[in-house]
Amino acid sequence: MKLLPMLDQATDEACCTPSGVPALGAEEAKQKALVFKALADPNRLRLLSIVKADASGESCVCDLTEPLDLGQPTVSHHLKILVEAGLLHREKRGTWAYYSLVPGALEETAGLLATL
Amino acid sequence: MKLLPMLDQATDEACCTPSGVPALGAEEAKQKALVFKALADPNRLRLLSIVKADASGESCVCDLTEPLDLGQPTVSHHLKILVEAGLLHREKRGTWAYYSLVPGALEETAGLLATL
DNA sequence: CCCTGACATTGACAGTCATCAATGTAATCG
DNA sequence: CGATTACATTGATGACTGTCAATGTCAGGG
Repeated sequence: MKLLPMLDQATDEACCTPSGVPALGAEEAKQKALVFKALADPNRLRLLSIVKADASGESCVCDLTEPLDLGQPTVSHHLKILVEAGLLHREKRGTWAYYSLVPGALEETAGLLATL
Repeated sequence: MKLLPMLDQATDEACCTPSGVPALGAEEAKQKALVFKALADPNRLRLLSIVKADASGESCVCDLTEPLDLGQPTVSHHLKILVEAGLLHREKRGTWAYYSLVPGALEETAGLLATL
């Protein structure tokens, strides 16, 4: 459902920025808010941090459940949100699911703040 | 209630990063999440955008109510959240309240993503 | 001194969210 | 094939959030 790439089109109601409103359009704001909403939870921030800090660059769910002190379904839920926000990538190998940072996603998100 | 400056202390339960967990601590994550939570709403993003885009660098509530198509109490509520997150600055002159971007706050927030 | 205008606060309500227990699915092993 | 292991999904529940109507506050004008 790649959200971050979706931000390129900047869908606005009018063709150009409506004269009086040079600022963020409603639709564009909603898309950007989805990304920040994914970051607006302490446990999801910690998930990103753990995945990023891992030497191999990827982590399976079992590695993530314990340090957060959360149930496995809850962790799976948070990971799904991060994937749908375009921040994490999921790869299933055998019985395990490996999560890794989408390259450049954090930088691109940081860039959203500059182009407000 | 300056939140962004509060991030400097990085309050963690142990004195140093606990051996097995080089990642984000629980308390630190909660503080950072507060800032992103303030950004996790489309209308708040638009408020920031409008304030930033204004030539004078500041806007009063009456200028912000109309373009968002929201009631005045709702706009006041959103502005309060942005102020408490350390992103906006409020200055009351006479009957009007002027809101302006806290200098460097957006850049500092972008930096939070890099130091995950 | 009352009245108006600008903004904040309160209370209420509907919608969303984080969490968990229970269950489902799918791959591996014996 | 049956059992186990790793993960996802569903359903339920308590907590939080965005919004508005009503009210409060406070400065300025007549």
